[in-house]
Amino acid sequence: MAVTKRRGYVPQDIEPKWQRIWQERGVLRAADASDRPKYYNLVMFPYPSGDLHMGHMRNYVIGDLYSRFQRMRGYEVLNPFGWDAFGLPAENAAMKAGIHPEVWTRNNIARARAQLAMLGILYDWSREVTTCDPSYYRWTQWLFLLFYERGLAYRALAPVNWCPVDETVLANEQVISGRCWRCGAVVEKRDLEQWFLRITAYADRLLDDLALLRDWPEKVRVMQANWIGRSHGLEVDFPVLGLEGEKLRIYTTRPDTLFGVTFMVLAPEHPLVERVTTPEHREEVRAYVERARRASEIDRLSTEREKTGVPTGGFAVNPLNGERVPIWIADYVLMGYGTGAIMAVPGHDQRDFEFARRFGLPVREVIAPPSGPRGELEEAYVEPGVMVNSGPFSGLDSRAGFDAVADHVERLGIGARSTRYRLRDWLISRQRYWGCPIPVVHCDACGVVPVPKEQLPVLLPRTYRRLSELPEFYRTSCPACGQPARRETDTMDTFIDSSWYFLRYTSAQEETRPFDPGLANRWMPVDQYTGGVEHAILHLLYSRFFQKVLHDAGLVEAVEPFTRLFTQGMVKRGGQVMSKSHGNGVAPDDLVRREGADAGRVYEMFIGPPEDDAEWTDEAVSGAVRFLQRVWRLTLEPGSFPVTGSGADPALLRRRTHQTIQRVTADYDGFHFNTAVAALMELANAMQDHLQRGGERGEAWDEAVRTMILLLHPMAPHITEELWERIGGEGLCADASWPTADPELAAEPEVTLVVQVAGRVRDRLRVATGLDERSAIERALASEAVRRALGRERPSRVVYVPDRLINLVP
RNA sequence: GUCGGCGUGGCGGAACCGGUAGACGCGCCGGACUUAGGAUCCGGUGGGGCAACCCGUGGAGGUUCGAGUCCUCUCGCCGACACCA
Repeated sequence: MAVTKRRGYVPQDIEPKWQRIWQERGVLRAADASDRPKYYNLVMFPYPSGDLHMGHMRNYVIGDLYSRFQRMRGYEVLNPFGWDAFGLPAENAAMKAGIHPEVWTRNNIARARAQLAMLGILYDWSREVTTCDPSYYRWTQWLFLLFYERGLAYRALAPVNWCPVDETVLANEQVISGRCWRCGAVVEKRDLEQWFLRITAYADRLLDDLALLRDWPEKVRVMQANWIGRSHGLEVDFPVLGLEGEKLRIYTTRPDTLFGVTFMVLAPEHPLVERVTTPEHREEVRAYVERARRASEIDRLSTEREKTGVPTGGFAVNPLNGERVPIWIADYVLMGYGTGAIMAVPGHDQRDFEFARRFGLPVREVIAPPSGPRGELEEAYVEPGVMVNSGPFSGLDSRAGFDAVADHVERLGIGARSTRYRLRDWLISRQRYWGCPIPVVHCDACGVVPVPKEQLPVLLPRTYRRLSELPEFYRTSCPACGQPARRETDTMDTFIDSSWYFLRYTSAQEETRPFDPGLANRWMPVDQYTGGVEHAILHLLYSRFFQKVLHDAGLVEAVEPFTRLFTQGMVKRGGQVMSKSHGNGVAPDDLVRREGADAGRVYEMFIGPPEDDAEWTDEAVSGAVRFLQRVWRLTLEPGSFPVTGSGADPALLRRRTHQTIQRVTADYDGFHFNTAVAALMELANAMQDHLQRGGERGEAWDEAVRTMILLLHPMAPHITEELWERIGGEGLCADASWPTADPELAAEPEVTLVVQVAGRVRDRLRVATGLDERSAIERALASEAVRRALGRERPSRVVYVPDRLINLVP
């Protein structure tokens, strides 16, 4: 006989049902018109590279949890999603498997969407954005033209980073320690004519506005500040001996050390190298320049390596003291920074010091430490001090010396104060197929001509091949004069695509402009942005740049795009980051089939502080499973817990309930999801204890059950929705209001008072909250353990921290 | 090399402003129920000791009535930057 066994909590039975209902009811669809205050909750959109694993999902679970939480608290939440869909992996896959990049990309998107859905992660899909879709990249092109019109996009011949494996150029930000950020190949230098965005024009604002980002992790702000690397200094002209009227301009941040110059160094690429070199040094210099050009970035930038360089035979004159100093060339001086030439002060710059030591050049002390001049230097002294051997400036504090020397130099008309940045302009040309075409035309007669905005988009051809190999793409006519012309065949860096997607979400269906300014202002700035730290510089800096440019163009009000940033840690398994290549990813599909989506979500939140890396342990998931089963049983089968004790107290249960509301609310707010789970587990323990002490299931019990369901819902949406329905809750749990804690009900009438003698714990007493000191001492002295420790003595001193501790010091 | 961050039971991790170290969970040990249990429930679980107590947050000092928390030095791990004048 087939007996239908009661099955209890079976996640696989209920999860698809609620996913369908949420979708049908349009839960989490953001209303552009609403009485509720807006809340823009954003997770970094992914590159659709294939299967998502639970490492990726951490980001989306956090985002979903937070959306649901803010929604229950009464906000109109915008929680959109999309795909950073242009990029190299699609091309690599295409070459390997013979699939068109677009097909590969679209397949991956479909797959990832399904995986998100099976975890109960909700988005307003009506705002979905896909960067490789012409409806999106049309506006990426439009924005490029906006930058062009505003003088922020330009073409220049420059030595650029070339990745020989990916066969494309890279931005500075995409070269990590001399290697390609994507494939790890050693990057080469090539002289190419390329497109740049003038991000340096925004360097000051990008730096100064970091101060507005109080809710960003300190770490990220510091990284951005270092990357921009603003420095204040002085440019000075040094006359070159034997070249009348020729000046060698240098940049220094230490004008106070000008009297310590003992030689000059030019970058090998410096334009004056040829002319300052004397005939007898010509051969040597030429060989050195040649070698420097060929050296890989890695070798050249390595600080480990001993410094190299050669003398040019030429001399410059120190304009302040008339001294002749030799001119050298060395590759530790970079053409791309400052003026590509330095005055070398080996006494007070460690790099110059090392160079001087290597080549037997003189070292002169011009800044004395507080202990007085040291004469012979063992290393460069880089701290401030008193100026010595500095002519009229001797005796001055070196900090004041900065301005004194700078004023003097400016008065003489041989230099000027100057601010420099480490940040370079953003190289955006890519010689790849799968990207957004740069919308310009090259005409022999008219030069560079932008494609008129009404002709956008410049469509990517269907044929998968480099655009420069597709005449049907690049053969065109000039929009200005109509003569035959050639289309630009470079595509844009994909970081451009992701620099404005958060704006597109605010009006994703807009067909006449990139976004509706009114709606952008309704939703922007993003209130909460969540993603990985790996984007601390690249994406987050570029997006800030775009936001500022669009602000200046009058398209959006906010000057910063992301108010609060949270960077979550990576998920590891077996000590390694979860990834396809390591083969250690936990597939959501398997997890959902075995333990259910809710258990997976709860475990992922319980695993540790979200900002830290976490180690995924398969066995530990069972803790989350058991917890959910217990919540199910407490709610629907409370009678199944055996009564094994007595003394249940409804007031205690209420207290725990309200304390849990306080804790979970604060924890969700502060992104402490691991302790929020712990708090809910404690409430479950308290509820179970209540039942097992024979507690009645009255008002206090019902409140505990309802509260548990509501507080748990953002983390475990399916089971809570099902339980909500079964206990007769009104509407959807997802639509319910967040519970409010009553501080009076949450207050503890009694506390444990720790009793110490001489700082060592001797006893613990249960006392009424707010007990006065006199009574506390009395109670403490009455303790047997205290008397043992204290002996017959009276305490000479008492430290009393009400409701916490009393310390009796003999 | 420089700058940040982190070192807490067998494991993941709690601990507000300096005030009960180890919440919560995994694992483990013992027990109950059971035809069975990888279900469920009960109890235990930092180390030493019969106990009173003692020791214990990488290590060594210091400040304090009191230190995981503050200070100095030191070791180890992780991250960022890496000749930017």
